[in-house]
Parts: sequence; C-alpha cells; structure tokens
Amino acid sequence: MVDEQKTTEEIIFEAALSVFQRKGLAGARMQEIADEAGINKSMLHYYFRSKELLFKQVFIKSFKNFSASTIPIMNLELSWEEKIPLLVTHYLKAMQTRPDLPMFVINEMRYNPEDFLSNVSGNKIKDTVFFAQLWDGINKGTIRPIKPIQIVVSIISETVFPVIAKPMIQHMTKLQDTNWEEFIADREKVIPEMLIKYLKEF
Amino acid sequence: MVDEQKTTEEIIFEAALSVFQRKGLAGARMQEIADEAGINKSMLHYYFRSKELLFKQVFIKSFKNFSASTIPIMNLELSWEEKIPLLVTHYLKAMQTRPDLPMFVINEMRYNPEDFLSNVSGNKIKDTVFFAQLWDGINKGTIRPIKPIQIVVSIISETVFPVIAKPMIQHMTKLQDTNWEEFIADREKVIPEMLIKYLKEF
DNA sequence: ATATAGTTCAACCATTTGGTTGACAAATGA
DNA sequence: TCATTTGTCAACCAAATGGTTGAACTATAT
Repeated sequence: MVDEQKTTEEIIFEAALSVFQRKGLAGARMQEIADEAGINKSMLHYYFRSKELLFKQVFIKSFKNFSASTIPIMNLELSWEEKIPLLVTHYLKAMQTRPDLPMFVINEMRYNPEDFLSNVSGNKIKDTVFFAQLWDGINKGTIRPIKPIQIVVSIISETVFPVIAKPMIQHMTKLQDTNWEEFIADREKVIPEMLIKYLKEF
Repeated sequence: MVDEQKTTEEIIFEAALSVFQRKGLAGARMQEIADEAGINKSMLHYYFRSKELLFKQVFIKSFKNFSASTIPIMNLELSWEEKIPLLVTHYLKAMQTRPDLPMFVINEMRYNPEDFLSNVSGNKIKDTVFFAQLWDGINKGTIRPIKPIQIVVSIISETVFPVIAKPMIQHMTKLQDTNWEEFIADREKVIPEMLIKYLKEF
C-alpha cells in the first residue's frame, strides 16, 4: 500500500472531528483543534474559513457515517431473522470504537436541525431489503403486524442508548466496570432473541 | 393553597435549570440565565458564586429528578407484569413534559463524572420490589433467567432514546411530525408487550 | 533564475464572557 | 430612630476566544 502523505487539510479535519465529537460545538475550541493537529490556529481559518463552516463539514460527515453504516447490512442476501443479530452486533461494535459519535450527532441535531442536512439525502432505511422482508412477512401473516420502523428504532435504542448513557446507568445501578463488558455481552444475545421472538410468535 | 412568593434565589435557579438543560454547561451563558430570570447578572454570583457552582446544583437536582422518579413505581403493590407498562408510560410521559432533561443528564455526565455526584447516593434500583419480583420469578422458573438489570435498561432505552434522538430518527426515516405521535403511541403498546412476552415465554 | 500561486505562522484585534466593585436601596432589629 | 445586614444594579475588568494580517517560506512552472 502507498504511504500517502496526509495533507494539512486532512490533518485539520481529523483533529476537528475528534475534538468536536468529544466536546460538541459549544465546548470545542479552535486552539484545541489546532493543537491536536499540531499546526497554527490560522491554518484552520485558511482551510475552513470559520468555526461554523468547519463544524458543518464535521457534522455532515459524522451524520453520514452514523446513519449510513447500517444500510449495507440491511441489504444483504439473508433472512430478516439473520439480519437482526448482525445489526445488533454491528451497532454494539461501532459503539465500542467510536462511543462519542452517536452522542455528538444526536446532541447537535437538536440545535442544527435540518439546516446543515438539507442537502444530505436522508438515506432510505425504508427502501432496504430488510424493510421489504418485514413488510412481506407481515402481509403473509408470518410476522406480527407492527410497523417495521418500530423494530429498527428498537434495535438502535437497545444498542446505542446503554452505551451513551453508561455513566448514568453505572451510577444508578452501581454496576462496576468489570461487569460492564459482561452486561454488554449479555445484551448482544438478549436483544435479538427478544425482537425475533416478539415478531414471530403472536 | 398559599400564593408563595418565589425568592430571587429560586427564580435564578429555575432559569438556570431551564438554560442549562437546553444548552448544556458549555453552551449556557450567565447573561442568558440572568435575562431569563429577569434580574441583573451580578445576582447570579451573589447567590451562587460562580457558573460552576450554579451548574453543579442544577446538575445534581436534574440527576436526582430523572433517576429517582421511577423508584416509587417499582415499589408499588402490583405484579411485575403490571409495572412494566406503567414504567413505559411514565417514561414516555416524562419525555413529553421535559424532553431536555435526560439528554442533559446523560450528556454532562460524560464530563462531570462521579465528581459532582459523589455525595448523591446512587438510588437503589436494585433494592426495589420490582427487582425482587423479577429475581423471585427467575428462581421459581416462571421468568426467563436473564439479569433483571437488562430489563430495566431495555425499558429506559426503548422509551428515552427515540425521544432524544427524534430529529435524527426523523431525518433517517422521513417520519413526519404528524406521524410522530402515532409512532410514540404505538411504542407505548409494543414495548411492554415485547418485554413481557420475552420474560414469560421461554 | 524568477515570477506566481499556494502554504505557514507570529503577532494582533474586536468581541464575548465570567466575574468584581462600589454605590445605593430595602428590610431588620435594637 | 438609626445602625446593621441583606439585596440589587450599572459600570468595569481581565481573560478567553474567534478571527485577521502581513510577512516569510515552499513548490512549481516558464
């Protein structure tokens, strides 16, 4: 593989990604981004003009990254029962590598609503094979007749929420760090079991 | 009832609660809190000394408010099957009235970890009647043998997450505002059904 | 070589922001 | 009544922060 040299712009963008995802728009400091990139603060403005523009690009990239990652899985050539555990595992693994990403996206989206994303096509979860499979089963009477969107939201909720709310849950339940891994491992089994059972037996 | 006069301190605290919950620690401005309280900015420092101290009090109050509200429900004299829909309804209703509260608590807890809460006793969800009932059923073989904490986390995840992630879900699924209420109403039925079925049939 | 365009940075600048001060009013109590 | 405490505010202040500038440096093309 070629040892491609990262351009200054790329270095800045990655540093911005890291700092914005960790601290949010209001909490992030241009100086901190410059420090993390190892360059002068003027460079940020030279390449991205303003904090707002830089944030906008970081935010759009983050949103796409989070929301688009599941589509390929939903379009695999597998049954819907096989896809549910895959999706659960995918989200739990994604949480492990980038725990700040979903929190960042959700959080900033309360303030920068459609504005920043007006040009970002809402990627069509509804047009995936997974969705079609669920509708098909419902029409054939083999799946409980509830809207498929409920299932998708449940999968995301059950996997993403516990990780972003980890400190709160730990404080509320006194769950130690050592037991946390076990707790997550359990969830990886429990969530698909529960969802599939609910959809198939009614 | 007595028309109690709110003290300046209380007025400030409520304004701070509102602004901090909406904007977070980094995003909140002392001037904005003063404006919302309708008093001079100096008053904030007169009564609370610094932004950090004011925030600390607001944060502790918010955390207690969120985490303690379910304990009474879990200790009601009802079967566990009856409590699950109650808990789901409780959380969904709480979300409706104070949509910013859980996001605020979860968000700020990533940065102000145990520090602020070291003196706040982690309220013992594990010591509720609800928990005892689940363990009891598990031991008797009438409930699927999974750790009760999984159920509690599922209830919170399934109810709280969709509401805090509403803008993101709406963008990802193109769900209109008019259909949102229906979506939430559906969840109020789906979540208890799913959890109870999973626990009882195995 | 040298002109041109792109890149980098130290030093500045204007505004915002948390926080302070001192004067003054309103209650409190002797 | 009058002295002391408590409450309120306009005007300031110092530090932080986003942003600008001008000069210097580098690479590339002619």
